[in-house]
Amino acid sequence: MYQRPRTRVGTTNQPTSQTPPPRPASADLAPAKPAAEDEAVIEVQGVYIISVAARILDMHPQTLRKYERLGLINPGRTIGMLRLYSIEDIKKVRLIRYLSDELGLNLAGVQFALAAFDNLSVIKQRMGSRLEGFPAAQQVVHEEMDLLFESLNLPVDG
Amino acid sequence: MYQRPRTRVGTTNQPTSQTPPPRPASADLAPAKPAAEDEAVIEVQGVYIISVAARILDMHPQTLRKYERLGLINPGRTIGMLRLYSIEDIKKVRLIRYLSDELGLNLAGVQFALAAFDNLSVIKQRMGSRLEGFPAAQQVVHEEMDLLFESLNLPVDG
DNA sequence: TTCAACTTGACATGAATCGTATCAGACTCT
DNA sequence: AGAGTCTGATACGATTCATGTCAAGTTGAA
Repeated sequence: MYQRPRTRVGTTNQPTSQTPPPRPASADLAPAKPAAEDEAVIEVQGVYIISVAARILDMHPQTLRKYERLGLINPGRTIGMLRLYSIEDIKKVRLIRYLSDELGLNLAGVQFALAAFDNLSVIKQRMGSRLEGFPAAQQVVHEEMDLLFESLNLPVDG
Repeated sequence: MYQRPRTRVGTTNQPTSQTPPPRPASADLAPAKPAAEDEAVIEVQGVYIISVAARILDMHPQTLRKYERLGLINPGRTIGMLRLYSIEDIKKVRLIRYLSDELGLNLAGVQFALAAFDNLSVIKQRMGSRLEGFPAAQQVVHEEMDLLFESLNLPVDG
């Protein structure tokens, strides 16, 4: 299990037809708190403990802990300090893996890229706010910033 | 010579007082074509062959060749195919070294970052052009984009 | 013309990185 | 009770990167 050989070059990284697809049947990958069904649904849809998240991502749990130690992800915690991975966390790990595996960045580079994305998003938002009186200008900024994000070749998922 | 140990952590990277300052006396580091003084000056101000560029940067010539092979820099050539490093090339190598040494990016990360800088510059320019009718909007974009560049913590030199 | 300095390409080395793996001892949850 | 998770440490094998060396050929200044 958890075999993700470091084939940095030439592998198109198509999921081998042997390994299960990204989201297998829910029978295998149950959310962390299936017991809360009776009570009021409190927005816990899609939250996984580390072993489940690791299986979803086909990565080693230690790798996920290392990412957290480096500040790349920040999963929530149960009262007992168990890590809880939301869908957003899962997506972020997929982005990290893309930057690392496909583009060949090391973790320092991933850190830099993630920070850059964040800054970019913030700036885009702020420009939008500050240009509220100028719909045409807003449109220009929106278009160009989207172009920029596209140019970064992010994976479909985001 | 060319000793730049990979001390990724904690070294403030100040030039050792033994090594010559970035631009020593021209007696030691002569430009590649000092003979052209009599003829019409053809904008060859500050162009160095690889050995001189390497000494200015205190880096190994092989490292500069490797950077070029990876597409990180693109120095000019003499008719005889000798590499000619302009001041811009020198600056770019310093940026590469900053990203690598100080931030810890690997060369794939450096490539990604340089491409991102380029895209960012292009987008900024295009937004400026497309907003020519809106000086106020231009100002907003200018300010925010400058903020973004600052947030990337680039070295003083650029 | 001589000859140092450059070119290319290949290969080697040492330190660092990264995913994975294991261990011990304590805690959490069903 | 027991499976699973927590932290922290340690270790491994493959890879990366700057550096260095070699051989054979070319360039350019004296």
